[in-house]
Amino acid sequence: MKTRAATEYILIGSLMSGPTHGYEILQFLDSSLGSTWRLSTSQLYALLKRLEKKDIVTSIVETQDTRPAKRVFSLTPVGKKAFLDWLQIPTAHVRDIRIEFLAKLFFFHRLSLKGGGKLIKAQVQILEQIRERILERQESEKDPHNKLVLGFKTVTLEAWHEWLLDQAEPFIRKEHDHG
Amino acid sequence: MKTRAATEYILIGSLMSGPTHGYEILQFLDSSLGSTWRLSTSQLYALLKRLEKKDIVTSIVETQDTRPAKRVFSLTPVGKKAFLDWLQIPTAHVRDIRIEFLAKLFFFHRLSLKGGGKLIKAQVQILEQIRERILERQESEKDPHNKLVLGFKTVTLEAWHEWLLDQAEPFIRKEHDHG
DNA sequence: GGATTCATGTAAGAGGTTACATGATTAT
DNA sequence: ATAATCATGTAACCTCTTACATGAATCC
Repeated sequence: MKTRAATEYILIGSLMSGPTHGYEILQFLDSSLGSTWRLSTSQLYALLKRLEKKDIVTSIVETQDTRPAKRVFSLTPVGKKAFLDWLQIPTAHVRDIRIEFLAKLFFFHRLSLKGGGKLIKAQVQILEQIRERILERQESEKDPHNKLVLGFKTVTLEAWHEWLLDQAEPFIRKEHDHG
Repeated sequence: MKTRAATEYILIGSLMSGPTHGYEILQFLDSSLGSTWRLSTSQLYALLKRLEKKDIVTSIVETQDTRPAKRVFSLTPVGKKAFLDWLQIPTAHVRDIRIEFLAKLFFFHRLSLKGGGKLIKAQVQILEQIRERILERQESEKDPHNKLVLGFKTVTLEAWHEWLLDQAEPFIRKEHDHG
């Protein structure tokens, strides 16, 4: 399975609650994920076109009497499946936590889906594995700059590990209880 | 002053110790910054060409009897100044700490330059300012996902702040004492 | 009357990745 | 023999950014 860029999945996720048009997606993303991630209008329309070519979305044009016509996009079954598959998988690279993983948590919340706890556990495990590998290297590393880099990675991993357990976990669990 | 991409400065920095050719730069970067950052051969040669067009480097071809000919690059005064200016400035965006800021520290160390402590202090101040702004927002934020994101940013800022004081500062100070 | 909202895009370019191409020398 | 090292690049493509273009409707 080819790994599509996070951007595409976030766009697909925006269509999971039902058909919408580009302008609305833009506002939705800006108000909900705007603090971590932004999408320009030009990229949005280009991406939607690409997703349609790949049969992940379909579109129809809706004319309106008082407003400009709009192109309304819907997810195909292929698109829906791709999104739900993506959602379950933790990010392999630590750097992708900031945008991609946060986006996954957002959609679990937004769409009231189950499995968020499982995703968090899997992500915690990955971080722990990476941390172990770094600890091993840290012992033998002599070069001061490399040591500094490993120290940087370690504090980052520890902080994000803690955040997953103390903040992300309760965030997801709360949803599940109330939903 | 237009902000050039970090990649270019790292390349320029590789020429600060004296003229070299592409292949050597590649090995140097791979062995020294390889744990945070990589450069492909194709990008390297493309960048060197671009830097030459902008009068930041100059090159001459050196033929060798037993080895392939090599193109040796040197920094122009313009290039040297651009690099030293870049080196003093902390990164405005938190996300640029991972690669750009770590690279600056690397070059302070590698080139035995003074001013690393000043850079760290400036970077610490920036992180503190950003943290304050986030703390303010955190109080009024009601949306659970936005709260989670702010929490993520806070733990990251705190971890990196601590790392700057506990690890980066001593790393730079040690250099200064021994040099 | 002027700014903002609604709604869509195009064009150009920056920055980077992946794959491919070449050809001699030296180490195993 | 064959793999790795030395040394340079080209071509195609992907992702994203910046700037520009259009035009009606509604809010101030």
